Amino acid sequence: MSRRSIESQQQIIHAAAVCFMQHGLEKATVDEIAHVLGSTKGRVYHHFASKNEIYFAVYRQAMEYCFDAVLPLLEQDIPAPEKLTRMATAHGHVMMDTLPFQRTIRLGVDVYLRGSATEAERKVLADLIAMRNDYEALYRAVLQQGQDAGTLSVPSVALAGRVIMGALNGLVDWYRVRPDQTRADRDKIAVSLAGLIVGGLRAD
Amino acid sequence: MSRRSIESQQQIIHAAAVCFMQHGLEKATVDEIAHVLGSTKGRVYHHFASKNEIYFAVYRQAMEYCFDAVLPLLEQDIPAPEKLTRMATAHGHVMMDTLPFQRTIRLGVDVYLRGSATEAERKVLADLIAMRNDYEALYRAVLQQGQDAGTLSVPSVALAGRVIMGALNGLVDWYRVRPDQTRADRDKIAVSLAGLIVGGLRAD
DNA sequence: GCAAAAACATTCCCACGAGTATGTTTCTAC
DNA sequence: GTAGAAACATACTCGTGGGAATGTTTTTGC
Repeated sequence: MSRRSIESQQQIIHAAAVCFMQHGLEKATVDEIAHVLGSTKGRVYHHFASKNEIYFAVYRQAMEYCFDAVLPLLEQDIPAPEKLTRMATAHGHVMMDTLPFQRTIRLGVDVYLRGSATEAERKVLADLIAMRNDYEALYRAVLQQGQDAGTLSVPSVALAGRVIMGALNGLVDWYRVRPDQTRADRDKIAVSLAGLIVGGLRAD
Repeated sequence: MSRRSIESQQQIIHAAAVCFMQHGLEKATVDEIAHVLGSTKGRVYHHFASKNEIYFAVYRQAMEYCFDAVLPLLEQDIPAPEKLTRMATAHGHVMMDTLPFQRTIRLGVDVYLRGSATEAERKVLADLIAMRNDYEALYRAVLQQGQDAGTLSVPSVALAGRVIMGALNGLVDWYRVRPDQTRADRDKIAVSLAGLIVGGLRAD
């Protein structure tokens, strides 16, 4: 695999993420993805066997963004609430920074490919969903630690994990990129969001 | 508008919601929606001008379910945290009880119809989005009341509202209907969920 | 009970987009 | 520099599904 080939693939994946975000998985056409790059279908189908494969690549990329941001934080030896807050903050940043990718994976996760796919495709999709589950398990692990240490109090680790992911991933539904927005602005959003999730809404 | 006509429409809307949930907005075909009802396309296109109109009807129905469940609670004269918890619990119930509808409106809200729609359709969609905003405003109003009364403490009412809706609506992503599940089981989920959102994860 | 209108079923059209086949250019290895 | 392969562009096929046109049955108003 040459270097130029990899770079071309990355460009296609990125363009696809933007198209998927704007029009959805179905309405986004392969022709348009190519058009964004100033190319034609020939280029896309030279690197990917099908439109589904492109979606899979976007999905994988989105998950890797998440892992890369959160995994380093797990090594820190700090109380669970604080660690969870940092993880949530980091996740929030990833949501905003890689918006097209994160929006894409919400557009069809399990809805997409419901039986109309080949066995090979279903296997790849299963791997990706497993990857997503592994990621969410990182949060559940910290939740369990906090529960054991008495620093967290949740009725169910599984449910608490759902709340965290739901509130964080909901970001892609309402967050809009503003040209005049600085990193500090986004950090404020991420920190506030994480604080609300972990700390709740009640006044102390 | 005869009574039979309305009933037929309702059946179509309900069947469409199920199909949309299972296959997504695009992959769900009008033929299949009709087939679920043991009919053909003729019936569907007799009541609806286009596939988009069906989607709009499902959307509106979903929002009405939400309003019907939450509006009565607003009249209660109780502290904001308690009121918010009850609203969240009620919303959680609606999510589970009308799952196909709620899943559908998450599948394409703003993504759907991005420019490929007629002006009339865009207007209807704008109304529906406004309806959704009105609903979320109910929560923001209570948040503001709590903030003013000092019973709630949030960095931003808008952001807190996003957290609530995100965590609650996330329900449709992971909740699965189990045949052996009772109303008590669902109530436990709704109550726990609301408690986590309002109260946070920290141990007191 | 009888027009006429509503409530469907049947049949057809056609635009659109995924995927293919093939041609053309650019790069790379030797 | 020259095969040969990689990286595209161009042109085409073809299944699919939305929607229209038309036919048929059932209901309703009088």
